[in-house]
Amino acid sequence: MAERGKQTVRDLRRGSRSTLLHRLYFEGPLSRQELGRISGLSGGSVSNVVGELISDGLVEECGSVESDGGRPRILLQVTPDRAHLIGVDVGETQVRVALFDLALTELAASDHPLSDHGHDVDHVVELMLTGIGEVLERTGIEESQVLGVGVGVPGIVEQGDPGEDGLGIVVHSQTVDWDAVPLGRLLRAGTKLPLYVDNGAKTLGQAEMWFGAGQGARHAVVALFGSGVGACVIADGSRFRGATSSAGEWGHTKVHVGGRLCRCGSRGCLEAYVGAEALVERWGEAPPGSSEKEGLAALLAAAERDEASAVSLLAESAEYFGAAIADLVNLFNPERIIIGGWAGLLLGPRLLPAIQDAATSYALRFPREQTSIELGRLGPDAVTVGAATLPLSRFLDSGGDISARP
Amino acid sequence: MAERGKQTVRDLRRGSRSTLLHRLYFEGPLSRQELGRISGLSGGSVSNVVGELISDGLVEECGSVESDGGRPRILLQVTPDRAHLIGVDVGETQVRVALFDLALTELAASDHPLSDHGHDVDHVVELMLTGIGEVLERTGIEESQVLGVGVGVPGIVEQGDPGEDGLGIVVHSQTVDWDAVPLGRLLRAGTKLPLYVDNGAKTLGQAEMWFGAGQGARHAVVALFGSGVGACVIADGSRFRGATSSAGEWGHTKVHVGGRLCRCGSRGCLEAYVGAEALVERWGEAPPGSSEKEGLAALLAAAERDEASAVSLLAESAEYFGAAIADLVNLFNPERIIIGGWAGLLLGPRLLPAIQDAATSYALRFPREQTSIELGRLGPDAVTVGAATLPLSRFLDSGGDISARP
DNA sequence: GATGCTTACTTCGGACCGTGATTTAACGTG
DNA sequence: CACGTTAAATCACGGTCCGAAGTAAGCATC
Repeated sequence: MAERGKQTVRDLRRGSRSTLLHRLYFEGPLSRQELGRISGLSGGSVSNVVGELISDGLVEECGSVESDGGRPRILLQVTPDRAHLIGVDVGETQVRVALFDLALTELAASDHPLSDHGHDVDHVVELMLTGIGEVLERTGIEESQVLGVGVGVPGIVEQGDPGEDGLGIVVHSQTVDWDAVPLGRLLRAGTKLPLYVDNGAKTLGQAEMWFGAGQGARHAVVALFGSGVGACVIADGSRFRGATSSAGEWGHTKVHVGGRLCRCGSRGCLEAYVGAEALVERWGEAPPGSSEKEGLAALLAAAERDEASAVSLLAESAEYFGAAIADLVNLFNPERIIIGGWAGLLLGPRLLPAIQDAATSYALRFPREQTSIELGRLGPDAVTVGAATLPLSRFLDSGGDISARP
Repeated sequence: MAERGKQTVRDLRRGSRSTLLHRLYFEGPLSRQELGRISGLSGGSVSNVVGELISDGLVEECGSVESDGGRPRILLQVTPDRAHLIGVDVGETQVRVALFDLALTELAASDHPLSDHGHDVDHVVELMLTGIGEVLERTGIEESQVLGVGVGVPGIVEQGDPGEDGLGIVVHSQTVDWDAVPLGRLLRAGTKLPLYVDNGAKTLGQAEMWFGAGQGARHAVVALFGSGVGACVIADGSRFRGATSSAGEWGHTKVHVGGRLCRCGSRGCLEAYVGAEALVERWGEAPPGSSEKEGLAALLAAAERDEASAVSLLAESAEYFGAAIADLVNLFNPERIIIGGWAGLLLGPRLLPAIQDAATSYALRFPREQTSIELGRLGPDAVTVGAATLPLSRFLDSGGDISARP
């Protein structure tokens, strides 16, 4: 039922450009020779397409390497400063905007804390726009050199009609009290740059797939364990979005039908048992006035000191977490599960073995054998990188179309 | 990260053939005119490709329709008897083999009950092979006219390396006690036909998508409620398989971590609460010696008579079922959820409203609003049709390559 | 230091595709 | 029977990839 649309002979070239660009981007400098071998294209076509990419300024030659006895290979790479990307992280405590080159090297960043005004939409949008202005000004980069702005937000993102320039992007978030916020329209009023918005957890997952523990996997789930719990599902190399791109809302999966009350209003959600917020609250011994992170660190420290209540609480969490991961294993049959998020990075080293054991005992044997469960490698600061990944991904997929829109 | 492989100009034609074939197959007789409009191909290409398909015998002209004032449109359709398909259902009580033409009209069938020998592998394979022989002989159709044999089996199917002619297909099933059965090799020893094997629930889901309640949906989950519980996930029009094509094992999702013991050996699985087997057992008042279906029918009848234990048991099941469907809604964000399977068809009419309500109260609001929950329309006999769908799908995707192998 | 060998890249003819304009076919109307 | 209308077929064109042949750039050997 996969109804591919019309394809003209020109799309072939776009495809070839995209393939070569992907290879060069992810598999470092390569010669035309190797490029042909790994992409399956004939030498003639590789020369042809690479020539085009070079004259577009997208690819450049970078040194050469001797080839025993013969003419040396000329290495090629994607020109890092041919274009730039902006990533925005709308986090729980701040709005962070960063500007990257194509190699995702951070050239400038701008942080704006969110303590006082909370998540008032207009204020957040204003911070984003001024942040974008700041990083552009500080680096002296033209808007025309920016492929797009990727934004990671808390909550569910409705992508709207593609082709109408992001105007249809709407965000729903119960945690920061955003109800059908037309973020696309609000941002469009302040910038002409192409907009790409997605859930922050999903952008972090994307970053983990490209540059972290997910490298090389085609089917994976990045389980994000923070204040709440989320997941980013990668199927056959790209994000699984579902009908309205809200797929992967793992935190409100039931582990106890009719169990603990969750902040989403329902009962028995995973998040109500293992989210950092829930853990600290259930423990009840965090230093008064401490933040969530401090509270969780205190819980971990208490467990390391063998305090019974902390130890048993963490053990129970690992059990629930593992059981919920078993659900992911059964339903998505990934080759890898990556536990990320700040709480995951904090508790992971201690809990991983117990989580793996629980997953093994709760999942079906066959899919469980196909899956490895690992810790993520990227901190929460990777959300901006992941966000920048959105326009970058578009760029690579389009075969290097500088003016491509979402 | 979608690394498409090498594409030659010839693949364009394959793609065009596939597109037109799909349209003609699913959208009935169409003229070249309409075909061009809905596929986006130019008139010239449509004429060209259709001409090729006609001379391959895959498409035929079937009447014409006047077009006000001008030359009448000639209608085209896929030639139904250009090729044939065999579907096999390895069920719990029988092995059923059916032969279809391209329009999936059943031309012959052969049933072999499984009561005495149980699911001894060699015996089942023998029944399948003799069944295939019977339907071929009875219809007088050559093996060369059969595109392939689709098989629906209970349990998880490992597809093995594609390209080695199905030899790598291995089946794991805890319910019929098949452990790593090399079904591909066993069948290959008795027939040269191309083999396509998948889980029976998945083939039923496929049938429901093509010809039942799933028509038109691109993102859907078919929840199969029978003796056990399974699911078939459709993402963007095609089956979601996961890394080793065992995705969608919904029945062993946890609804109560550490809860009731399930036949899979784990605890708290959905199947242990709402599977027909579990329901009948928990009710405990089924007529002694009755089959599972009779037991479930008796349970339903008791509930219709307002017997308290039956009513509350069914209400509780609907609650669990709805909660588990909420998990599917959150994780997969489908536009439609279809409840099928024989138990689903039996209990569905009574339980659907309660299931919908439970799903609403357990799922996140936004994705829930995007999803409708409906009953399936196909009975369990559709498993063979769904199985035949496997080679058919391959056929259409390949653009009508008669000799295509899986 | 000239020749040959090896390997990397470039060039070019050939087969093929889809587009879009033009031509031909098939019908009703006046 | 000419005319308008619509459907389908034809064809020149620009474009694609492939594969073979040609060129470039090193090294080894004599």
